[in-house]
Amino acid sequence: MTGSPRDPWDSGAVTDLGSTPGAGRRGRPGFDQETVLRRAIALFNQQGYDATSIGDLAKDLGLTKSAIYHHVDSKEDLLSAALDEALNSLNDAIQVAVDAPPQTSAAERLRTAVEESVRVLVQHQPAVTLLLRVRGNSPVEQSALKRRRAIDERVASLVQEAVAEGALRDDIPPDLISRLLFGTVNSLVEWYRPGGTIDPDSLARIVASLAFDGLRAE
Amino acid sequence: MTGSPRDPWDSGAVTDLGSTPGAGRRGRPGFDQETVLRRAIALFNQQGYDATSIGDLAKDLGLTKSAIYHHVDSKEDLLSAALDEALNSLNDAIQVAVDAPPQTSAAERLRTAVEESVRVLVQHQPAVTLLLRVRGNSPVEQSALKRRRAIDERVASLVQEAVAEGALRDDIPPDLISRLLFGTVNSLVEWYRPGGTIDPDSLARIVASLAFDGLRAE
DNA sequence: GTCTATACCGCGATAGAC
DNA sequence: GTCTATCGCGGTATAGAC
Repeated sequence: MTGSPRDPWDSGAVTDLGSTPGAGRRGRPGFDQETVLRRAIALFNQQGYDATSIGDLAKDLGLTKSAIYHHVDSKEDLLSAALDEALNSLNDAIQVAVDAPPQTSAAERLRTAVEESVRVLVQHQPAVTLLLRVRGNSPVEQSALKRRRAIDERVASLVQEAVAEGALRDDIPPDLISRLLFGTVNSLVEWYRPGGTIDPDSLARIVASLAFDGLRAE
Repeated sequence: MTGSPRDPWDSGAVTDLGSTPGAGRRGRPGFDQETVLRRAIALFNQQGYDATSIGDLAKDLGLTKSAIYHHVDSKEDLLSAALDEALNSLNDAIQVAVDAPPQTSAAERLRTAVEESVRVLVQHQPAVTLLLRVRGNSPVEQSALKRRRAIDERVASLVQEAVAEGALRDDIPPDLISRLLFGTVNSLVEWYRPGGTIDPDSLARIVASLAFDGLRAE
């Protein structure tokens, strides 16, 4: 688990965000920004952002501290990039539900929001994990929290509409439903790891089914 | 929100753990260990453990850094005490369910475990919040993680028994049920604050009902 | 019980050689 | 693109006066 240097050719990125020249290059690769970001996010999640030093990141990449600054302006920039990735993805997930055809019921939209959110949490697990742990200790973190609250409000609206529609039980305050429902979804980041036995789509359906139908045997 | 010094007479403790002489004392009170611990936990949760310095804690209490060390041996001791509080309480909660009368069904035991856990999360919210954020960065944290995993396993057993009994749906792996169920429960620490509109017992019943019955209108 | 002063260390970040 | 060396700061913790 401790700091064996990484192969520079292995970007470690789940998705290619386009900043990597990619295979077939010649000469010494060094590390591109995307690789550094991927490893930084992983370390931030393992140890916590504040407990992770630039020196830790350097060791992990097999470089010295100062070499990091050739690729990145500051430690906080790495955090900022990660939080943007998470927030943009989550926003997109909710947008899919909001953009459903007009005749779609509020309950169906909510279910879509849940399933799309699960997919995002799985696909961008490291970045979203980081987002969910942000406390607001700096302007970067505060603005991320603000964007996150905006997303929470969009979700709460979906829940309210579904309750008003009569599809969801009305013996629980809608705000509470919303918090518990997405508390369940968000808890995925605590244990889900890519390459497990359960694929993302199945997981999305299971989470939605458990939330809507409960865990009692039918 | 920023650092107005605390009244030493106000212990800030949710429960009196017995180390405070209490009201009616004469002379300069200073700060007892319990008060320092309560404020430390609050700050650790607001900013994160690593981002909180002894200086921050001193400012919050209206003291200097070095005065803290009259009450506490080290920053890590404060963390250790908080994690013990959380782990002992959670263990007790599960024990209540395990100690149910012999004729109690596994499903009933599980429901009790959920409700008792909610009560503990509410009553010891600050300490439990801290526990749920521990990453294992030091021996203290690692041993807390170990104890936490042991609790998770006891819970997973309860779920397995309930599935084996036929009371819970069997189309979802028991481990997954366990993780999602207590992911929901644990997510409470993210938003529950004492003195809100909803009392702990109602919340416990709501969480259990939502988990077992789902959020669909009946 | 709290203070001032300080030891000692590791942090983020920069300068400049290669 | 990476290195060595270093700056300045703030961290935990301690010593000793009051």
